[in-house]
Amino acid sequence: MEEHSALDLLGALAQETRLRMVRYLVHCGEAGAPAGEIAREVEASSSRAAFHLAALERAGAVTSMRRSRQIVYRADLEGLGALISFLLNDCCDGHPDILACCAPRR
Amino acid sequence: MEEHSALDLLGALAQETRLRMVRYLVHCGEAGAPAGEIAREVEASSSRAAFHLAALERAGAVTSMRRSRQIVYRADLEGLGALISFLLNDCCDGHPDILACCAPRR
DNA sequence: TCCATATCTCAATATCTCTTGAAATGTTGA
DNA sequence: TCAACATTTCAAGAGATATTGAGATATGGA
Repeated sequence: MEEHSALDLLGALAQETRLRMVRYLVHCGEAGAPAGEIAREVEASSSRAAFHLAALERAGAVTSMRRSRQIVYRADLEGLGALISFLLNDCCDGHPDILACCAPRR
Repeated sequence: MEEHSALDLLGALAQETRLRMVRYLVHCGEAGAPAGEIAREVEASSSRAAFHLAALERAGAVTSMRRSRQIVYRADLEGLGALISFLLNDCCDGHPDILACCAPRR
């Protein structure tokens, strides 16, 4: 992952509403969730939700796909994984102290 | 790590000059580097460097310590590790596809 | 004490980002 | 074809963030 992509993705996640959206979508898994449900989950108006979902999609944190009347969003695990790998390996140089934190929790 | 700390750290890293500073400091290791050297490395004026270094320190990405006339900065591996762990475990729920990316490169 | 060095702080400005509400778009079922 | 629904787009305003250059602060050596 290139630096500018990592910067876009970091910027996308560095916002409360958007971070919550991503967490929710990761939790929803393969099924994803339609925009309206996401908006309700994070307590945002439809236009605010659309604004933030568009930012997440542009940055590569989520993907979208129309399903009849709704637009279903899913977490982009490839993109998110690439960012974490960038932070871990490129940015932090695979430092052992930091790698240690990646062990499955507890 | 709490959500608001993660947001602060993500925001701190989501900026080209600051991301480069962190990468350089990780590379410098225990020895760290004085502000002037960091400024030269990222091609920033002293006031611009001070502004960004202060932001990184506030967010917990670097630490600082005066050494005679200079102020030496170091990457805060604990803070950076906590962020990566947050992304991996809290935010992405330790998803196997994402955990896979944490194996030492290649 | 005085000077040079290293860094930080401040104010002004420019730019980006977020929120809001209204209006537009696209989809489905009657 | 029309009405209801789901979502996006747009413009305006408020607020946050980044850059610049000048000046302030702190340290060490002559």
